[in-house]
Amino acid sequence: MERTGKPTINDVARIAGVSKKTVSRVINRSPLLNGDTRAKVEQVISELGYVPNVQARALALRRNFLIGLIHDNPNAQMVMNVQAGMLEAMRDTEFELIVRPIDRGSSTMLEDVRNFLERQRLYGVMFLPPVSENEMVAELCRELGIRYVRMGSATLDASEHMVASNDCDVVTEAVNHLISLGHRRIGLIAGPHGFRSARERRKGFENALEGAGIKLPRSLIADGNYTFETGLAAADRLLDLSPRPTAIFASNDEMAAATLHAARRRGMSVPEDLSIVGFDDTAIASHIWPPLTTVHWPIISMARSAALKLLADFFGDDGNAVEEPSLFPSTLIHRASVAPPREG
Amino acid sequence: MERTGKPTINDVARIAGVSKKTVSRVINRSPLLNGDTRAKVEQVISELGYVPNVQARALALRRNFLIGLIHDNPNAQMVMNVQAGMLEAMRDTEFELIVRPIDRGSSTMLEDVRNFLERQRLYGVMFLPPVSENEMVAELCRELGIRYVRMGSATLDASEHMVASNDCDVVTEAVNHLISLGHRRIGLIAGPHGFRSARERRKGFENALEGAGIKLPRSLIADGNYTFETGLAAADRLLDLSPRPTAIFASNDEMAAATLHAARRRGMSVPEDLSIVGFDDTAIASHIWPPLTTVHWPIISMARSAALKLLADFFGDDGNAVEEPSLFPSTLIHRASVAPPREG
DNA sequence: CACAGGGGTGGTAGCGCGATCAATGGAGTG
DNA sequence: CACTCCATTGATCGCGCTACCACCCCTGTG
Repeated sequence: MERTGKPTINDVARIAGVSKKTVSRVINRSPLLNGDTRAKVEQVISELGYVPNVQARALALRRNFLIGLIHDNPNAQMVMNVQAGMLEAMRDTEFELIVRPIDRGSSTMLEDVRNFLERQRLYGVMFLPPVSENEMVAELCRELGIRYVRMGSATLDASEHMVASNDCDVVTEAVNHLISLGHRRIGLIAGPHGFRSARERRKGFENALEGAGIKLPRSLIADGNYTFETGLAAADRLLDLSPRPTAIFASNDEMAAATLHAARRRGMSVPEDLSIVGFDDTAIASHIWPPLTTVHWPIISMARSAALKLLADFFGDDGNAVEEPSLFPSTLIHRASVAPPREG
Repeated sequence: MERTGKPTINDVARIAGVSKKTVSRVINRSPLLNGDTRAKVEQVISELGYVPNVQARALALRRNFLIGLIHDNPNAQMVMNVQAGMLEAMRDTEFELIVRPIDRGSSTMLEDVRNFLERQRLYGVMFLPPVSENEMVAELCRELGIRYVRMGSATLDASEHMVASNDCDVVTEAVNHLISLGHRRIGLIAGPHGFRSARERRKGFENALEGAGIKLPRSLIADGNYTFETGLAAADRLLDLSPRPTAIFASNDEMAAATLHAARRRGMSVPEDLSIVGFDDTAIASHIWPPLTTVHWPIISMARSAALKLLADFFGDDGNAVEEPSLFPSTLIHRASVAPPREG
């Protein structure tokens, strides 16, 4: 009897004249099943418009089909790219994505993550930087016995739990490019303290200057928070310097865009008066004028790969257990925001 | 006995020496419960670290705590803003957000949505434009008996299912502003056919010109797809015209940013050689230089309100059954991309 | 012809929780 | 002091599905 709503497996079994276990076998594509029986059950299923109840299934299987994304990243484009990459990997599977932003800096952050993970009993979770760099969350996942993958700018965990890029080296390459053009006074807009990516990018910057024998005054390093607003303040501080830097490396595109904004607001030309290099290669880098020379961070591929790692032991049986890569090289993209300094 | 993992309600009941129904009462804050019993059970719960199983709960309640977001919007910033607004409304509730992008234009789009809704049995779904403008999806939700709210640029449904803005009028206001500054050759970069928002914005544009007695040559209308790339192509087409338009209204900020990009690429100054007006007031509008005069579309408020509508009959008991507004006025934001035309 | 073997199927017991309804015990009343 | 009443509590069933194990029947073999 159809009580309130959807037909259940019992309805299908009764109408098809088989046991519900047989229906279950049809749903789960059990190999040992008579073809006729299968056809008959499938017939009834489609007539009734029967759809299995995912909650009941999850309860019985003691496992659900939800992948979580935990992030506290201020960059919208970045988060969307990650979602896009993950969803690409999850396409045509029965997995769904559940998104959970958390409040960085909140004292209850770790508690919040714990509550979320304990309540939802997800199949797996993925962590975006910067929260992914927090060793506590990895610890938490291990304690709770939940699959996880972290994204980051340096390897922090075993390869099956980590998808990383090599920010340090590629920043060195970018800054070397500036140096080779003749720049000597190069400013840095650093990312927030405590972010691994910020430290890596800063280290890459310092390595380049050191390699060229350039002594870096502290004043040429300004702190930002990976947001446009903090980037603007940092850029203004650097551009107030006298003499001014002839080039600025911003630790992400948001802050690079802010640097461009600050420069143009005070009537400077880019790249004639100031060369700018960003990091991430998000949409804004190519949308603004002049388009930014920046480091392409393969975030979508990384996210796709991370999601596939999460799903690996689910689809492992199918034989497509290809080892997903863990290290994704970033590459320098030359666009129009860099030129030799005016007085070289 | 703790078999594989988490303690269950039975463990709590056994250890606390009460029935599991009593534990259930504690969890669900039933009022008729002896204080001592409650304290004892809560004690055991915290000692065991017991967390109720959401799947089992969902099965027994025949209802879960998941809100879906279905979208096919190409603008990342927009989608993130919507997620932010929804999550704000869902903060400190037990509801979680599950995100489902769909492939616009795919022939199986409606089937995909149906499968998703039937399988997940969500508490409610929210639709973003443009898919929200598709009457079929609303029909589908009604057929499946699932709560839904649509976001859009014009009222298309009963107010409890709709959160809308008034794009038409505010665009008229924006274009009137251009006209009052002396602009006569004003170009339009329209949104894609079939998008309600695109039609509304275009109508607002045409109303303003008509009101001023300006005859609009077809050539001054270029088609875009709400993406940067199509905006760039459209802007190039308009700027190739002779005589050129002195101002361009782009139907969203992405395309407005592309217009600025196109203008600057050919050495034009903005706003001296070309005034630009956008729509949405997403981050890029204030990040580029010059910052865009644009229409602020209160997307975050709309999304928050939409989510609250979805949750209304869940929290309705608490007395805070405030009627959520359905219409959100957009407002014109004056920034630096608009000036009088050169030869006035 | 009796029996072993195996593909195909059903019965039934959970998974963890909520809900109905009856039962219990103590306080209040005549 | 017996009885009623109300505040608490528990036994049991059901939510929809999967899993373990037993069972059936048909074929093949000694």
